[in-house]
Amino acid sequence: MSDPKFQRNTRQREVILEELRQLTSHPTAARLHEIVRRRLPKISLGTVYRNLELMAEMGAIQKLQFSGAEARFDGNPDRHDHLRCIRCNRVDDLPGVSLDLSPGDRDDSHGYRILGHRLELLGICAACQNLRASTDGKTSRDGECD
Amino acid sequence: MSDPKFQRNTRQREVILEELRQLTSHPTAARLHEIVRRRLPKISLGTVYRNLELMAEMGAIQKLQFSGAEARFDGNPDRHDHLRCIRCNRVDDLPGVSLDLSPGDRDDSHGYRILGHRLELLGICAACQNLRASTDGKTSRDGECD
DNA sequence: ATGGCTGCAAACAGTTTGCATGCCC
DNA sequence: GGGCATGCAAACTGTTTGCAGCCAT
Repeated sequence: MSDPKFQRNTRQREVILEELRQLTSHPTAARLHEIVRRRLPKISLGTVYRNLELMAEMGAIQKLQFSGAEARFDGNPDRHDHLRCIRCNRVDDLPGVSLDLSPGDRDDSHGYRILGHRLELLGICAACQNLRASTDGKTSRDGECD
Repeated sequence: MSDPKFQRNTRQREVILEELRQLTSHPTAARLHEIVRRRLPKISLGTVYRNLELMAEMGAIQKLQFSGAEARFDGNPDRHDHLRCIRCNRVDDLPGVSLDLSPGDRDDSHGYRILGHRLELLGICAACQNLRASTDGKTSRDGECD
């Protein structure tokens, strides 16, 4: 459980975590790769994946895998839920713990032992609401808005 | 909006829907393909995907795309949330509407217009609890339990 | 008979992995 | 110096798509 998943500190890992931590945009692995590349031009996508995976396992960051789309990574390791824009796929933190279902409570109905939950609110972000007001286009998928 | 997505009734579509409807197990496309094949040995996976997609768009079924894993399909078109076993990946319906956040309520905090939500409870299903009690193995990933 | 739907296979996207080399300890 | 971590590219998985023929209307 607490076995150190990685025993060597590499520059790559350092930069990945650093960049992710100061982003609020919950980037995909590919996007984060782009960003990190500005500082480490030779870093490979594979390395980004490997490190994100490890850091997520260690609880240093969170891997968010919702509905269908690519995985997104969250530099904030604390449990919290998310808002997702169904138009541009932007993901934001949902402030305030929205749901505290008493764990180990509901299990009787289906015999499950409940350990946690995953909640995402779906909606349209401010930017896309404005955008739509003017253009009314159903375009702008994955413009990322930020 | 209400344009009929498909204007021809094919045996394939009929069987796919029929089989899905009488399953409680929220199968993946591949698994449903296997099942349908018992009645239509020549049906292709592509056709299964195409029809599931269309039926989901029409609201006849639901496409569940949670965390990372393959998409799963639910013959029950009514909105409801789900339980997922983190050990075997089994998915069950969550009885009772568990969450009714007043839509259009929270939007102020981040400017989102909330349109819906997606909630899944994560835990360990009855079968896996028993399994673990005896073997204690961390094995049995995707045994599907049903 | 017509064109939507199918089967097939190839293409795709995201992610993972094997291997030789590099670099942290 | 030893071995974990990297870069690169190829492999893999789930899903989508192009196309020629088929079959419900």
